Amino acid sequence: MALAHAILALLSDHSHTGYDLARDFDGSVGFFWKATHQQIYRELADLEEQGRVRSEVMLQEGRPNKKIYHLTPEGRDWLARWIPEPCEPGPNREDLLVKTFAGALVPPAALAREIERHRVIHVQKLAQYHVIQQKYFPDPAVFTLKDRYGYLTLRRGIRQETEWIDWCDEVLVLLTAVPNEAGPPPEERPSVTVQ
Amino acid sequence: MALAHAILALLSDHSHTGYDLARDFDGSVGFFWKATHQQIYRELADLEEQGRVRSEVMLQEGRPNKKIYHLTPEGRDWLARWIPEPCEPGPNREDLLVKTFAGALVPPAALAREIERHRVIHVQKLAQYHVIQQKYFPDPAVFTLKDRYGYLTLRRGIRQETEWIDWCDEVLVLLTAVPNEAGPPPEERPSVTVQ
DNA sequence: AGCGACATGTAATACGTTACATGATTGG
DNA sequence: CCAATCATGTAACGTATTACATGTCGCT
Repeated sequence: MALAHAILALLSDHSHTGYDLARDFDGSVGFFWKATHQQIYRELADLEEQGRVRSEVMLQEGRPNKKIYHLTPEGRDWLARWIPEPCEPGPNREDLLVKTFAGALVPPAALAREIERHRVIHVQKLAQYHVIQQKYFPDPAVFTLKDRYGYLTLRRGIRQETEWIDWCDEVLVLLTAVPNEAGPPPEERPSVTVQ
Repeated sequence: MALAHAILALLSDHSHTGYDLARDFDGSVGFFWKATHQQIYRELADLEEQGRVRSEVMLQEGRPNKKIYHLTPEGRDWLARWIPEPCEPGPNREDLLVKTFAGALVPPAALAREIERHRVIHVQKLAQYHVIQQKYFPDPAVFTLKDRYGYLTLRRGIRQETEWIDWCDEVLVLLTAVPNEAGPPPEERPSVTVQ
């Protein structure tokens, strides 16, 4: 039931509406948690019943009213007590690796195309994360204590995407190692390093 | 519904019992797919109904009979047709990153302890993967075409664990950067490089 | 004597995804 | 005029987790 914790973690920074939370899950912090708006609205209702969040309705004209959720002291305590509790690494589920594992069933070029497609996705994500880093964390030396934590989660996103890109390159090299089975050699790709 | 594909991918290499599959999901290929035995038995029953796998009962004395599942030609085709279809990167869900994000709520040393615990887990996983690499893929130059694919998924596991360890180190350095809040400095840790 | 590995399954519950539903505003 | 963004929700369905259930063998 760690979706609840993820929501409270975002609320611990500042108040959000359900809509905001859904957008953040999809964007900036999406590399460590994902949820649809339906899950979030349901969970927020539960959390309010349990007294861990409270909401205020903000009347708006022209557009639907907002329900702004904020953490209660009980919610904050509950989240803080959870942090030191031992937890396990999350489950890994990657379609692309299933495809790679079964790669012998298709021509290498077919798999290579799908790997290239994913490489592009990861390059784009990485660029996004670099933008966020530049904007919010330009100088690691002058962090406030509070900023450290957001920075560190972002670092994980950057490392993860970098690592994916490197892996894709390794796959593409090996797949094209037998040229007459894998189509033309891949175009030059700039190497990626964590920065 | 990619659990079905993951099962078929394992069966494409060689036949397994449900029990075997559950063990493999938990062990060697666990870094790209996880499933409990209940999920697997249910899915195998469905796949058999759909004609994608077939099973033979192997009578045993003393222990329960085995049901050995193998891929049918239809199952093989279905899996092969799925591989070139575009798919998205899997969802990320990491409790540890939620904890890091909300890290300001607890003393840095409390978070550091949990990070250290995870570091140990990832070091152990990495060691396991290195053993597998040494045992099954000692020399990348002499691969059969079929072996490449298992090797590449293993490489991803190795990279992933290495990256986790590096990230944990980065966190621990930043958390102990303000010594009077973060307890004693961490012991020396050998640096990790992908090998 | 008790635990863990082997081997398969059912049942109940929790969680996640997809589709449906509403309705004003802004920009192309 | 159509699509996207803002903003919230319900209902149905599918997937995943947890607990329960059974029974032998080999080890300590």
